[in-house]
Amino acid sequence: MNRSKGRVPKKDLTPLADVYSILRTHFGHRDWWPGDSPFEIIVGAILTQNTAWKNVEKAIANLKKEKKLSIPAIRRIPQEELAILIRSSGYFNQKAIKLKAFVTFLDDHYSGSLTKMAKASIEELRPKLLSVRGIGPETADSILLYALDKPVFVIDTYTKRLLYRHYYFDQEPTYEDAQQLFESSIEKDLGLFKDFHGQIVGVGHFFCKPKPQCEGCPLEHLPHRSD
DNA sequence: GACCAGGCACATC
DNA sequence: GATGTGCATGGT
Repeated sequence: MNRSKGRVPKKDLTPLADVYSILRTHFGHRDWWPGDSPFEIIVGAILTQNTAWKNVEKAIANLKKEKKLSIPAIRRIPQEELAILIRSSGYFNQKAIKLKAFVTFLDDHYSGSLTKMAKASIEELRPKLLSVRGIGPETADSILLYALDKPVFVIDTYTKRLLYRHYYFDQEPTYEDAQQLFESSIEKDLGLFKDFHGQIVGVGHFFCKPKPQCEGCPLEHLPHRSD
């Protein structure tokens, strides 16, 4: 039984694996989310929430400069002081709370060790992450995939727009419906999951608001809506 | 000056 | 379960 709403049962849609091939051929492998450490990736995942990556880079550079980009440093630093350092990433008071909440979670469940955390299964980790203040589905899955090397497909705004614009759904899908579609239709492979999401975000500006800019998009020749 | 960017929590109906 | 609102900087 297909419970997902808005799923278009068309047979002539380009398989998602082929969409990946088109992007991969056009752009080559994208070194997506190349943080210097798993913790840096986690910090980035939280700071980039509804925020342009450019602003996040400045915040991360700030943290590095002040030697605060580590688990012990975030554990120790007062929230107010942390907020000032990450100011450029927007929502800085909220995000300071979130960063400290993650470290508290790590301390409580995995003795403050990402290595220990990484040994746990997706089934254990995902619900736990979702219970942490400030970690929703996209942030949780970004942490699982890019920081902990767990094969879950990350969905973001651009991914939902792509699925809608190219008729995989007749309205923008929910997170779960979009994830379900990807995970059931492409090979479950860590490298593929990482690069495919990177490719999608890489062409995200073609799906930008208020209306899509299709000129030059490698997916231009696929059937697509114009709204 | 308005609008948007690699979301999420919380309130309300 | 769907919809609305606050959170906030920086680029176009």
